[in-house]
Amino acid sequence: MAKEITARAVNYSQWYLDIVRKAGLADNSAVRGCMVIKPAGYAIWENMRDQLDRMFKESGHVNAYFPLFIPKSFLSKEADHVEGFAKECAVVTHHRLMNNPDGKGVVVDPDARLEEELVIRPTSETIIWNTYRDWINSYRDLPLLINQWANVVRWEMRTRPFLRTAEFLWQEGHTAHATKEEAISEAQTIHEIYARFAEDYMAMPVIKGSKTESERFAGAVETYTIEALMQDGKALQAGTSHFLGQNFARAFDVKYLTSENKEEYVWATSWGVSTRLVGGLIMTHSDDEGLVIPPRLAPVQVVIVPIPKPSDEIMSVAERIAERLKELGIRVRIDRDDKKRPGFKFAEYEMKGVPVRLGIGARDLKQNVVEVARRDTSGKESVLLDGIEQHVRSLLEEIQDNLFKKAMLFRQEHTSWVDDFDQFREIINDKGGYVYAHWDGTAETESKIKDLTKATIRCIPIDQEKESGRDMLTGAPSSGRVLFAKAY
RNA sequence: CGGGGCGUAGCGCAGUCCGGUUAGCGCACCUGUUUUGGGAACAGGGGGUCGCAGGUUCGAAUCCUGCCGCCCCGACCA
Repeated sequence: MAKEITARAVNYSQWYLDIVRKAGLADNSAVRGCMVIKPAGYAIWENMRDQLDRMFKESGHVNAYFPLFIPKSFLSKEADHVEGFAKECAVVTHHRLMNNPDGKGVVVDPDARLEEELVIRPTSETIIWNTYRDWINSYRDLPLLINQWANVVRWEMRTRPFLRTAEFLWQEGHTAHATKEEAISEAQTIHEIYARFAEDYMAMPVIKGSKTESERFAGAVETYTIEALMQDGKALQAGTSHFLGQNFARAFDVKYLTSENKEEYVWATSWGVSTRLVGGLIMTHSDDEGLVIPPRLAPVQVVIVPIPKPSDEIMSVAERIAERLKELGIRVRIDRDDKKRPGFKFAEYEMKGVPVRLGIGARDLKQNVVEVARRDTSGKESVLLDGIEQHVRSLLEEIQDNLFKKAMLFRQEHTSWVDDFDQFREIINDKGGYVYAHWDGTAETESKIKDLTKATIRCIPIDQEKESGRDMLTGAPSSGRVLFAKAY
């Protein structure tokens, strides 16, 4: 196991790209930096989306949809916000093409220049807050708890499937509140939902915390984050929830009347997770055989492979099992392809990450058993046909649980507590992983450490223990440890 | 935008240095037969403007010039 991961770390990037390709999750597209999400990849995202959507709705949120285009002037109304996104905006300048006067192809019609350029949303705060101004008049209109499922575009210099693409799918929640306390509590509620989703569904342990000022969302007063640790020892920011204070309300003049008939600016939050989570899922669980998908998110949880050539008897047993598994709410597929050999199929389903595989052949039927193979441990066993459905159900739960424990163990083994800067640098470079260390709280020191080691402060942990110490670089006093790591 | 590398069949590559039959190999694909419990074997078959444009030459995937595209490493970032 350790050896495999070491080997993997040598060219982690290639390993990751291989899995994306071989498991059929995504392809490069004709447009640089954008990907085509294939059915197998999209199905994972859909499952994530369904669960998150349910969790948002259970906590009182509703869905809506706002335009893809943002007038350029909107973006610049909040100073920090525009500064944060200006460098990665795609801009629409014209609305018409015309035949090339030279006769070859089409060109942009110079007469069709837009009076005001439109930015393709890198995030929707501005256009949404411009709308909220019209929607909010009274404290009775609050809170406004809206989420949208959408695509956004950020013109990144370097991209990687799922982890960073020029266009990506996400959800973005944008809420408005009467009081500061209520807005902060909303941001924390979502932070909690993200953490629960990551751990309970993705089986991906996360550290909850808040960002330092320099890592905060552009325009936020406070950014809450969940940070996951990948198998190459780098951290992945998996979801953020922002308390925006009154910054956007002031920028877009969104006020409400209190019950005392006083005019006040509203308080805001925004929060989002994206298709990056699919990348996180891949990098958390997969091994050298390919993708490993936690059962709760697996599009196909159980695949039944008839062996070697499906006789009527084998097929009817397979169908009976499939039927009963479906009744238990399990997503099951029977492989009816009689052209490929079993060995080929086994390898292929492993590559695609299907959690449980049932093999049924004449040999098994004679003994009234089926072969049950689990993806997480590569274990195989013969299980009595009678009661197989319950066995599979509890096995799926066990796999979900085991994947989380495995990831948690990895994280524990790759977490260090360090007080000395030389040791810090050594651990960040050689071993990787999380390092808890004291920090003097200044942006200068944070930036110096980044320059010297490429490690950044991933977060100030929410459950940070009070512990007086000294900054490992400057020696200035600190009251608790923060979480450092190299990050994606 | 800096530093490396690469463009030859759907995918992965050899051939390029040192120009010379009809451009080759593996996987995938199609047909047939035998197979089928961990990536089947054999036989036959289809598929190529060798990234693009010029040039040198009797002759260019190969040499020269220009251009385009992609990948990796950094800076930027969810």
